[in-house]
Amino acid sequence: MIIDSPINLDLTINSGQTSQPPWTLTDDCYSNAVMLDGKPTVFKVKKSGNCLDFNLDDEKAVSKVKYIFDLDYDLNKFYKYLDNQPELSEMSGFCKGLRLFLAPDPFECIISSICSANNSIKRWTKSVSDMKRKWGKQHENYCMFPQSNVLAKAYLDDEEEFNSSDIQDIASCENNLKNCGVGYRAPYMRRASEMFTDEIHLSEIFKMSYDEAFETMLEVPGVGPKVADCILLYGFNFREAFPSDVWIKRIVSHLYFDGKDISVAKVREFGMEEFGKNAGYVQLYMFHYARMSGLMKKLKK
DNA sequence: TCGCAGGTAGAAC
DNA sequence: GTTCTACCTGCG
Repeated sequence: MIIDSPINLDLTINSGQTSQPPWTLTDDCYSNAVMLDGKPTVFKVKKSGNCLDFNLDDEKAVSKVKYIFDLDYDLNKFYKYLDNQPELSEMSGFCKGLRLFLAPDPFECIISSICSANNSIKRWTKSVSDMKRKWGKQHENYCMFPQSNVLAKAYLDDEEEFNSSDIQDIASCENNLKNCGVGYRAPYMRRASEMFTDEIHLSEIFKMSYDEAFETMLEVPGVGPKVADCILLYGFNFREAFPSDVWIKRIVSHLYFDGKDISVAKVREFGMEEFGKNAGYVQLYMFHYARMSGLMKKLKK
Protein backbone atom coordinates (compact mmCIF):
# COMPACT_ATOMS: atom_id res chain seq x y z
CA MET A 1 0.00 0.00 0.00
CA ILE A 2 1.38 3.39 -1.01
CA ILE A 3 0.49 6.18 1.40
CA ASP A 4 0.67 9.64 -0.09
CA SER A 5 2.20 11.65 2.72
CA PRO A 6 5.61 13.33 2.81
CA ILE A 7 7.85 12.12 5.61
CA ASN A 8 11.56 11.94 6.34
CA LEU A 9 11.65 8.41 7.79
CA ASP A 10 15.32 8.44 8.83
CA LEU A 11 14.89 11.70 10.71
CA THR A 12 11.57 10.71 12.30
CA ILE A 13 12.63 7.25 13.45
CA ASN A 14 16.06 8.29 14.72
CA SER A 15 15.12 11.57 16.34
CA GLY A 16 15.18 10.17 19.87
CA GLN A 17 11.47 10.57 20.63
CA THR A 18 10.78 8.54 23.76
CA SER A 19 7.92 6.53 22.28
CA GLN A 20 10.17 3.55 21.46
CA PRO A 21 13.67 2.67 20.24
CA PRO A 22 14.30 3.07 16.47
CA TRP A 23 12.86 0.38 14.20
CA THR A 24 15.14 -2.17 12.52
CA LEU A 25 16.74 -0.89 9.33
CA THR A 26 17.39 -3.46 6.58
CA ASP A 27 18.57 -1.98 3.29
CA ASP A 28 16.20 1.00 2.95
CA CYS A 29 13.32 -0.56 4.84
CA TYR A 30 12.38 0.02 8.49
CA SER A 31 10.52 -2.79 10.27
CA ASN A 32 9.09 -3.73 13.63
CA ALA A 33 6.45 -5.99 15.13
CA VAL A 34 3.31 -4.11 16.18
CA MET A 35 0.31 -5.47 18.10
CA LEU A 36 -2.76 -5.50 15.89
CA ASP A 37 -5.98 -6.93 17.34
CA GLY A 38 -3.86 -8.58 20.04
CA LYS A 39 -1.55 -10.24 17.52
CA PRO A 40 2.06 -9.32 16.75
CA THR A 41 2.21 -8.17 13.14
CA VAL A 42 5.32 -7.23 11.17
CA PHE A 43 5.15 -3.69 9.82
CA LYS A 44 7.59 -2.68 7.08
CA VAL A 45 7.90 0.87 5.80
CA LYS A 46 10.15 2.47 3.23
CA LYS A 47 10.38 5.67 1.30
CA SER A 48 8.93 5.68 -2.19
CA GLY A 49 9.41 9.04 -3.85
CA ASN A 50 7.37 11.50 -1.86
CA CYS A 51 5.23 8.69 -0.42
CA LEU A 52 5.48 5.89 2.09
CA ASP A 53 5.50 2.26 0.96
CA PHE A 54 3.82 0.06 3.59
CA ASN A 55 3.78 -3.76 3.40
CA LEU A 56 0.15 -4.29 4.46
CA ASP A 57 -3.20 -3.42 2.87
CA ASP A 58 -5.84 -4.06 5.46
CA GLU A 59 -7.64 -1.10 6.90
CA LYS A 60 -6.67 -1.54 10.54
CA ALA A 61 -2.98 -1.92 9.76
CA VAL A 62 -3.00 1.16 7.53
CA SER A 63 -4.80 3.15 10.19
CA LYS A 64 -2.21 2.04 12.78
CA VAL A 65 0.79 2.92 10.63
CA LYS A 66 -0.78 6.30 9.91
CA TYR A 67 -1.14 6.83 13.66
CA ILE A 68 2.46 5.77 14.46
CA PHE A 69 4.03 8.12 11.90
CA ASP A 70 1.34 10.78 12.28
CA LEU A 71 0.74 10.68 8.53
CA ASP A 72 -2.57 12.52 8.54
CA TYR A 73 -0.98 15.62 10.03
CA ASP A 74 -0.68 18.47 7.54
CA LEU A 75 3.03 19.36 7.64
CA ASN A 76 2.75 22.11 5.03
CA LYS A 77 0.18 23.90 7.11
CA PHE A 78 2.53 23.63 10.09
CA TYR A 79 5.39 25.03 8.01
CA LYS A 80 3.25 28.02 7.12
CA TYR A 81 2.62 28.53 10.82
CA LEU A 82 6.38 28.40 11.54
CA ASP A 83 7.28 30.64 8.63
CA ASN A 84 4.93 33.35 9.84
CA GLN A 85 6.81 33.80 13.11
CA PRO A 86 10.22 35.47 13.12
CA GLU A 87 11.57 33.30 15.97
CA LEU A 88 10.60 30.05 14.26
CA SER A 89 10.86 30.81 10.56
CA GLU A 90 14.23 29.08 10.04
CA MET A 91 13.12 25.80 11.56
CA SER A 92 11.18 24.11 8.78
CA GLY A 93 14.23 24.27 6.50
CA PHE A 94 16.32 22.20 8.90
CA CYS A 95 13.75 19.50 9.69
CA LYS A 96 11.81 18.86 6.46
CA GLY A 97 9.65 15.77 6.79
CA LEU A 98 10.14 15.30 10.53
CA ARG A 99 6.98 13.93 12.14
CA LEU A 100 5.90 12.67 15.53
CA PHE A 101 6.89 9.04 16.07
CA LEU A 102 4.00 7.86 18.22
CA ALA A 103 4.00 4.79 20.43
CA PRO A 104 2.07 1.75 19.19
CA ASP A 105 2.23 0.64 22.86
CA PRO A 106 1.65 3.46 25.39
CA PHE A 107 3.04 1.35 28.24
CA GLU A 108 6.34 1.00 26.40
CA CYS A 109 6.38 4.76 26.06
CA ILE A 110 5.82 5.22 29.80
CA ILE A 111 8.76 2.98 30.67
CA SER A 112 10.96 4.43 27.90
CA SER A 113 10.24 7.94 29.11
CA ILE A 114 11.03 7.09 32.75
CA CYS A 115 14.24 5.52 31.47
CA SER A 116 15.13 8.62 29.46
CA ALA A 117 15.17 10.94 32.48
CA ASN A 118 18.66 12.16 33.32
CA ASN A 119 19.97 9.85 30.61
CA SER A 120 21.26 9.89 27.02
CA ILE A 121 19.33 8.74 23.95
CA LYS A 122 21.88 6.02 23.30
CA ARG A 123 21.65 4.65 26.84
CA TRP A 124 17.86 4.60 27.20
CA THR A 125 17.31 3.00 23.79
CA LYS A 126 19.76 0.24 24.71
CA SER A 127 18.01 -0.29 28.05
CA VAL A 128 14.58 -0.56 26.42
CA SER A 129 15.90 -2.97 23.78
CA ASP A 130 17.44 -5.10 26.57
CA MET A 131 14.09 -5.18 28.40
CA LYS A 132 12.34 -6.35 25.23
CA ARG A 133 14.88 -9.15 24.79
CA LYS A 134 14.67 -10.30 28.40
CA TRP A 135 10.92 -10.15 29.05
CA GLY A 136 9.12 -9.57 25.78
CA LYS A 137 7.47 -12.22 23.65
CA GLN A 138 9.41 -12.96 20.50
CA HIS A 139 7.75 -12.73 17.12
CA GLU A 140 9.93 -13.68 14.15
CA ASN A 141 13.07 -11.60 14.54
CA TYR A 142 11.41 -9.02 16.76
CA CYS A 143 10.71 -8.79 20.47
CA MET A 144 7.56 -7.10 21.72
CA PHE A 145 7.75 -4.82 24.75
CA PRO A 146 6.68 -6.79 27.85
CA GLN A 147 3.26 -6.14 29.35
CA SER A 148 3.04 -4.30 32.67
CA ASN A 149 2.15 -7.39 34.71
CA VAL A 150 5.33 -9.11 33.48
CA LEU A 151 7.58 -6.14 34.25
CA ALA A 152 5.94 -5.72 37.64
CA LYS A 153 7.39 -9.10 38.58
CA ALA A 154 10.93 -8.48 37.26
CA TYR A 155 13.83 -8.59 39.71
CA LEU A 156 15.45 -5.25 40.52
CA ASP A 157 19.08 -6.33 40.62
CA ASP A 158 21.55 -9.24 40.75
CA GLU A 159 21.14 -9.64 44.49
CA GLU A 160 17.37 -9.95 44.40
CA GLU A 161 17.56 -12.34 41.47
CA PHE A 162 20.24 -14.45 43.21
CA ASN A 163 18.24 -14.68 46.45
CA SER A 164 14.96 -15.54 44.76
CA SER A 165 16.15 -18.14 42.25
CA ASP A 166 18.36 -21.22 42.21
CA ILE A 167 21.20 -19.59 40.28
CA GLN A 168 24.52 -20.81 41.73
CA ASP A 169 26.68 -17.82 40.91
CA ILE A 170 25.59 -14.21 41.41
CA ALA A 171 27.81 -13.13 38.51
CA SER A 172 25.62 -15.04 36.06
CA CYS A 173 22.46 -13.16 37.06
CA GLU A 174 21.13 -11.18 34.13
CA ASN A 175 17.35 -11.28 34.26
CA ASN A 176 16.92 -8.12 36.27
CA LEU A 177 16.22 -4.46 35.62
CA LYS A 178 19.57 -3.04 36.70
CA ASN A 179 21.23 -5.45 34.31
CA CYS A 180 19.60 -3.39 31.54
CA GLY A 181 21.64 -0.38 32.63
CA VAL A 182 18.72 1.58 34.06
CA GLY A 183 20.51 2.36 37.35
CA TYR A 184 18.45 3.94 40.12
CA ARG A 185 15.39 4.06 37.84
CA ALA A 186 14.82 0.29 38.31
CA PRO A 187 12.47 0.61 41.33
CA TYR A 188 10.56 3.46 39.61
CA MET A 189 9.97 1.25 36.60
CA ARG A 190 8.80 -1.70 38.62
CA ARG A 191 6.47 0.39 40.76
CA ALA A 192 5.12 2.09 37.62
CA SER A 193 4.50 -1.35 36.10
CA GLU A 194 2.52 -2.33 39.19
CA MET A 195 0.45 0.85 38.98
CA PHE A 196 -0.43 0.30 35.32
CA THR A 197 -1.31 -3.31 36.06
CA ASP A 198 -3.86 -2.74 38.76
CA GLU A 199 -4.41 0.95 39.49
CA ILE A 200 -4.45 2.96 36.27
CA HIS A 201 -5.90 1.83 32.94
CA LEU A 202 -4.21 3.12 29.80
CA SER A 203 -7.56 3.56 28.06
CA GLU A 204 -8.66 5.97 30.82
CA ILE A 205 -5.72 8.27 30.11
CA PHE A 206 -6.77 8.64 26.47
CA LYS A 207 -10.19 9.88 27.60
CA MET A 208 -8.85 12.48 30.05
CA SER A 209 -8.25 16.17 29.47
CA TYR A 210 -4.59 17.14 29.11
CA ASP A 211 -4.49 18.66 32.62
CA GLU A 212 -6.08 15.63 34.22
CA ALA A 213 -3.74 13.26 32.37
CA PHE A 214 -0.72 15.37 33.38
CA GLU A 215 -1.68 15.26 37.06
CA THR A 216 -2.29 11.52 36.84
CA MET A 217 1.13 10.92 35.32
CA LEU A 218 2.86 12.93 38.06
CA GLU A 219 1.61 10.32 40.55
CA VAL A 220 3.80 7.70 38.88
CA PRO A 221 7.27 7.28 40.45
CA GLY A 222 10.10 8.51 38.22
CA VAL A 223 7.69 10.81 36.40
CA GLY A 224 8.16 14.55 36.79
CA PRO A 225 6.90 17.34 34.48
CA LYS A 226 9.29 16.61 31.58
CA VAL A 227 8.69 12.86 31.53
CA ALA A 228 4.93 13.32 31.99
CA ASP A 229 4.83 15.57 28.91
CA CYS A 230 6.87 13.10 26.85
CA ILE A 231 4.49 10.31 27.83
CA LEU A 232 1.45 12.41 27.01
CA LEU A 233 2.83 13.61 23.67
CA TYR A 234 4.47 10.45 22.30
CA GLY A 235 2.42 7.84 24.15
CA PHE A 236 -1.05 9.36 24.19
CA ASN A 237 -1.01 11.89 21.37
CA PHE A 238 -1.68 14.99 23.51
CA ARG A 239 -0.28 17.47 21.03
CA GLU A 240 -0.56 20.45 23.38
CA ALA A 241 2.20 19.02 25.59
CA PHE A 242 5.47 20.99 25.49
CA PRO A 243 8.13 18.72 27.07
CA SER A 244 10.65 21.10 28.59
CA ASP A 245 14.17 20.02 29.48
CA VAL A 246 17.41 21.97 29.81
CA TRP A 247 17.87 22.13 26.04
CA ILE A 248 14.39 23.46 25.33
CA LYS A 249 14.93 25.92 28.14
CA ARG A 250 18.19 27.16 26.55
CA ILE A 251 16.58 27.40 23.12
CA VAL A 252 13.42 29.19 24.30
CA SER A 253 15.49 31.50 26.45
CA HIS A 254 17.70 32.33 23.43
CA LEU A 255 14.81 32.81 20.98
CA TYR A 256 12.28 34.60 23.19
CA PHE A 257 13.95 35.95 26.34
CA ASP A 258 17.23 37.43 25.12
CA GLY A 259 19.23 34.60 26.72
CA LYS A 260 17.91 35.32 30.19
CA ASP A 261 17.84 32.34 32.57
CA ILE A 262 14.29 31.16 33.23
CA SER A 263 13.04 28.09 35.06
CA VAL A 264 12.03 24.97 33.14
CA ALA A 265 8.58 25.28 34.71
CA LYS A 266 8.16 28.75 33.19
CA VAL A 267 9.39 27.51 29.81
CA ARG A 268 6.72 24.82 29.86
CA GLU A 269 3.99 27.34 30.68
CA PHE A 270 5.29 29.70 28.01
CA GLY A 271 5.38 26.98 25.35
CA MET A 272 1.86 25.78 26.05
CA GLU A 273 0.47 29.29 26.12
CA GLU A 274 2.33 30.46 23.02
CA PHE A 275 1.96 27.42 20.76
CA GLY A 276 -1.31 25.79 21.85
CA LYS A 277 -2.10 22.66 19.84
CA ASN A 278 1.17 23.07 17.93
CA ALA A 279 3.25 22.89 21.14
CA GLY A 280 4.35 19.28 20.68
CA TYR A 281 5.47 19.83 17.10
CA VAL A 282 7.19 23.12 17.93
CA GLN A 283 9.14 21.38 20.71
CA LEU A 284 10.17 18.60 18.32
CA TYR A 285 11.26 21.07 15.66
CA MET A 286 13.06 23.36 18.11
CA PHE A 287 15.21 20.55 19.37
CA HIS A 288 16.24 19.34 15.91
CA TYR A 289 16.68 22.81 14.55
CA ALA A 290 19.06 23.59 17.40
CA ARG A 291 20.91 20.35 16.83
CA MET A 292 21.30 20.75 13.09
CA SER A 293 21.82 24.50 12.81
CA GLY A 294 24.71 24.55 15.29
CA LEU A 295 22.68 26.59 17.78
CA MET A 296 23.06 23.84 20.37
CA LYS A 297 26.85 24.05 20.35
CA LYS A 298 26.60 27.81 20.69
CA LEU A 299 24.21 27.58 23.64
CA LYS A 300 26.35 25.04 25.47
CA LYS A 301 29.11 27.60 26.02
C1' DT B 1 41.11 8.24 36.81
C1' DC B 2 37.80 11.18 37.17
C1' DG B 3 34.66 14.94 35.79
C1' DC B 4 30.59 15.69 33.41
C1' DA B 5 25.73 15.48 31.72
C1' DG B 6 20.91 14.88 32.60
C1' DG B 7 15.24 14.89 35.34
C1' DT B 8 13.33 13.36 39.67
C1' DA B 9 12.73 12.64 44.71
C1' DG B 10 13.14 14.22 48.98
C1' DA B 11 14.83 17.46 52.08
C1' DA B 12 15.88 22.17 53.30
C1' DC B 13 15.15 26.84 52.84
C1' DG C 1 6.21 28.06 47.12
C1' DT C 2 11.30 27.65 45.37
C1' DT C 3 16.06 25.82 45.60
C1' DC C 4 19.50 22.33 46.73
C1' DT C 5 21.67 17.72 46.43
C1' DA C 6 22.08 12.75 45.59
C1' DC C 7 21.03 9.34 42.45
C1' DC C 8 23.52 5.62 38.09
C1' DT C 9 25.83 5.03 34.01
C1' DG C 10 28.62 5.76 29.88
C1' DC C 11 31.35 8.88 27.64
C1' DG C 12 35.42 11.97 26.78
